[in-house]
Amino acid sequence: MPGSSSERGPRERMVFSAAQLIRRDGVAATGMREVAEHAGAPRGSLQHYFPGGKRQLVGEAVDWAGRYAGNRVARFLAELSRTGTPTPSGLFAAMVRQWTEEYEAGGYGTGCPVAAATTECAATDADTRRAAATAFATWTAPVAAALTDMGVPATRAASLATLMISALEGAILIARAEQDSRALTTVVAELAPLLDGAAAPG
Amino acid sequence: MPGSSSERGPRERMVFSAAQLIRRDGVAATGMREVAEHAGAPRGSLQHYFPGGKRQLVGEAVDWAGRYAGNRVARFLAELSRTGTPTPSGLFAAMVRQWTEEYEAGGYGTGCPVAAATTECAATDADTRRAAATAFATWTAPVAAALTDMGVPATRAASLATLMISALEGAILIARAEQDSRALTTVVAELAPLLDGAAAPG
DNA sequence: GCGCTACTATGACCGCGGTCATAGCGGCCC
DNA sequence: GGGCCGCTATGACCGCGGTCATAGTAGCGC
Repeated sequence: MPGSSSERGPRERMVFSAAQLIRRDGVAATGMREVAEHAGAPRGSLQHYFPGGKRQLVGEAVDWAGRYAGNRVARFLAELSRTGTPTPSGLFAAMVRQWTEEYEAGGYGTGCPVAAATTECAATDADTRRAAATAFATWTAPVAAALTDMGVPATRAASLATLMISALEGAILIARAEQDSRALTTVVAELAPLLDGAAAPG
Repeated sequence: MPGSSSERGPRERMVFSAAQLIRRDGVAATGMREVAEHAGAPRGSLQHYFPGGKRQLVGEAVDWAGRYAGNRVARFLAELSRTGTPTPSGLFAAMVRQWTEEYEAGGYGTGCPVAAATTECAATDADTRRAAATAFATWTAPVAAALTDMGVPATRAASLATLMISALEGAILIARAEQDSRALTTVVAELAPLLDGAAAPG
């Protein structure tokens, strides 16, 4: 977890806390007061920093999550480059491993905040829905870019990036329900040859 | 949509309505009174049929969704068998098509109720979480069985079934966020060769 | 020191929603 | 026809939670 608490201003901490709580309990079950308390921020700051109310806070939490996921991809790539030549399956394995490690260490209490925002708000709140869409986009883009760098044709790179994130999101769901990381390890194992096959020219 | 309203008893209708509303708005945002009204059932019947309260109703809605998804698989297989020899990619395409058709016809307002229950309840409600896990199981099992029937080795069949459902769930998420069925058609296109490759012996 | 701006502090309001309590009603059996 | 049971009807309770109003404080420039 990044900047996991004190440093940074209270505003940013509240956005971060909102994302954390949404990850665990969903949007509706996450209260504003709860966010402030979790962030160690004064309750009065809520209406000051987020005059748009809960919608705004949730929106920024979703944005934050999207940027965070995108940045992680860059870190994974850097890490993979240090130890050898990055492969599509290696990248995907790194993305998934983040979840398996978290789950096996700390339990299956948390999911993806973007997924939560989508399932709960897509039908009723257009702004939040849009925020989720752009979050997925800012997550998918670096993945697709990385794939092209590895030799995947540009047209397929975007498709494979979507497939990777779809499979990851779905496996997260199943893993949480089953409280078992089986689904996560399964998708990475089954998808590996397909991903690496696309990288080899021809 | 099955038995889409009047026939069947009020109890079953309420379970069905609960699943519908959860699909659209999530668990927390779905009210008991709303369920009764949507089902055209008297409010007083709620505490009579579901003395366990909302937890019980949600649990049964999740169970129902799992059974429904499992039964759909059987129907898809029957349909595919009528027009030719079923293939793994054909089955997956049929599963996904159900969603693309619904989305393109009626908008992107609804998702998977099991997904909603998982994201919102997994951390706090063990019973609902278990219900979601068994729902995924009763959905995955017929898919895996179908794959083995098509010549996929038993060990891989279960894995591929999990991959299919993961990819589908994730693509549903992205499609709802983007209000575009692109993600759904993408995963079916990209996964097709992998799935059919597993069916060919060797 | 005055005043302005950024931030904090609280309490109140008000609707929503799950749950409980209590009572009415319609059959069906004996 | 009396009683029991499956079902319905309603109203009340009560906590939660988002939002608003209103006021207080701290720093800083002039």
